[in-house]
Amino acid sequence: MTGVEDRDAGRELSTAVVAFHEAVGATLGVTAVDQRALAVIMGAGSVSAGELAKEIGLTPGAVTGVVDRLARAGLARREPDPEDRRRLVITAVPGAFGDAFSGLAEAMAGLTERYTPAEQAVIGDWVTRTIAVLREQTRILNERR
Amino acid sequence: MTGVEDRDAGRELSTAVVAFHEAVGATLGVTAVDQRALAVIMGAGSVSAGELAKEIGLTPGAVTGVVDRLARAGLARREPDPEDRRRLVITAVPGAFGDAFSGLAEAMAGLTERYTPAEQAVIGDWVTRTIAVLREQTRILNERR
DNA sequence: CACGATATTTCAGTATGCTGAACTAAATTG
DNA sequence: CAATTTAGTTCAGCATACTGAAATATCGTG
Repeated sequence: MTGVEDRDAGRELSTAVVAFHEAVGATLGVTAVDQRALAVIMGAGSVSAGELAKEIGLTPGAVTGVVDRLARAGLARREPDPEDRRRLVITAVPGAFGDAFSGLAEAMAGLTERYTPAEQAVIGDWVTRTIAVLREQTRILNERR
Repeated sequence: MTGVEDRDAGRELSTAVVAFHEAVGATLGVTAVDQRALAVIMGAGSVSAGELAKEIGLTPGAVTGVVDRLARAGLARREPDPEDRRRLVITAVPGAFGDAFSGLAEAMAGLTERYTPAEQAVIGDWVTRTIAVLREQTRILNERR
């Protein structure tokens, strides 16, 4: 009776996610762009400022500010690359982002417990495929500009 | 094998949702706050400018700008309240927001088809509960300020 | 080892959106 | 029906973050 698309659940989920991100950003003093940059950094392990600029679509000058804010919030570190001292090695501070989300992580873990392993597999599959759909649709929107 | 919490799927979903919202905002010329305001408007059916100001935590002056941008994007309408001509009745334009998301809606509908009704029920339940968790965690974060 | 290329920072200029206060218009009250 | 209150808009001032260009430091190369 509670289908996935009932009552715009997807839109409500989306709105709730965005509101949560805004609250995290306000708490930590980082922008939405900063958080996306952090996601890129965590995804890649480490990146240089130039790579980050290309990835999030900003100029190198703006990336300085992004990394400043992430570093000030204790979320990322900026170190010179020992191999090429012009470059930076930007890394995420392990656990720091998780700390900001710890309340959420606990609550979500409690939620997961409610489901059988088979059900968890279904949910996990849906999440994975939804991520793929969102990325594709985001790509399409960004191309139309 | 693909559990809900594997590989920070939740965080990736979250990031993907935010990135999509940013792309929608950039396409339509509305800010993240505007989109949250629109969600409030759609949730309530219609609101006055003052109610909207209280709901999203902005001054009345800022709400004028929010409604301007939503109206310019064709997402909301601003009409005088016939009962009290000082007030505005702000409503969402039916379907307009859906149009912006039509690609996503189609893709998500296709995704839903992959699952049995029982599986869809599990996913729907998880989404509903996740929304509740996110709202609660957002509330907690916003209170700490 | 000098010269051009590359990585990042700094900085001035610009754009955007918010606040707070003054203003306009409409409702309520005595 | 004048005075007060309420709703929304306008506007000046402020904060933030971005761009583009100049400056600095380091690397690779002939």
